[in-house]
Amino acid sequence: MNYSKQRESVLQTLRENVVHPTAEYIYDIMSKSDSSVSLATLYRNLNQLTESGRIKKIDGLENSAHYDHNTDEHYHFICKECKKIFDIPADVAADIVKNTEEKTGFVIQSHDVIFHGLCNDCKKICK
Amino acid sequence: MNYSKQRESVLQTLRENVVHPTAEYIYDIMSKSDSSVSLATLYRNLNQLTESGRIKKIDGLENSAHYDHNTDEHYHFICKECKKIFDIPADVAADIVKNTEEKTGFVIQSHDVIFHGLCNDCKKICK
DNA sequence: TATTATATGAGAATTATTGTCAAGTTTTCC
DNA sequence: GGAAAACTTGACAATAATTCTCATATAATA
Repeated sequence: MNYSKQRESVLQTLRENVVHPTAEYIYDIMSKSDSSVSLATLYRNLNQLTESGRIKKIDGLENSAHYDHNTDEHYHFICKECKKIFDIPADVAADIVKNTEEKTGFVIQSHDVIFHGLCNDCKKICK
Repeated sequence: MNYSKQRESVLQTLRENVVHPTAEYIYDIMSKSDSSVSLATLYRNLNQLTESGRIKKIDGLENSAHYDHNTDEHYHFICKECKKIFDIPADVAADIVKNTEEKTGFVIQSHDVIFHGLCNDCKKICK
């Protein structure tokens, strides 16, 4: 993987945005500083960065994928009401990998956990 | 929700196929007995059955959604090699909901866990 | 610097899924 | 049992997210 201005810009945009943005969102931000960036390039870079482990892709939310610059093991919570995505520390399921490997014999390379529900702000409003 | 022949047929196809099929797969099966079923009808029924809780939609795998007639709480493992999807009992992460609710204060309505790795057959071959 | 490998922009192409609408089924209830 | 209301269907157009293509540009290598 060679150096590229666009790829650095993708990484920087991800780091600067605490939210877990979609490709579309990153594209909008990047377009402001360089109006000629191509959506294809953005997707290419997101895929390369994901494959090389420098960022994480979050699937299973709505239609489009979200991306996360935090590559430490952690999970995600999406609020049904405000649609915000929150990080959840991995220790809520301490032995999940060990237990599953013991029970099944499978080799686990990665796992993702996604919670759906109401965040603290929305649970007050939505009872 | 009224009775409908097609919807029953979707449910039956899901029950008879131990795998966790995609809409496309279900469509192929259904087309064999009734060549006039419409893909739109199939998607409509899959959505209604999912919303009413009679089946489960599995997101976060490849491009397309998979569907599961097993609505008991359980997780999924997808083998990177053979792409088969296996059920994982929910007790591998016994207190995950309680722990997460306590730690965050959020209200958790549902959660999904997806493991990626190698199943027993493939781990021998792929070392 | 010349050569090779990699990255880019533009836009077409693909894939999964949803929307539209007129016609067909089910349910309701008199 | 039959008319009216509510729901479902098939056909196919439309959409949305993502990937592909390809000629050009940029970076790494020697």
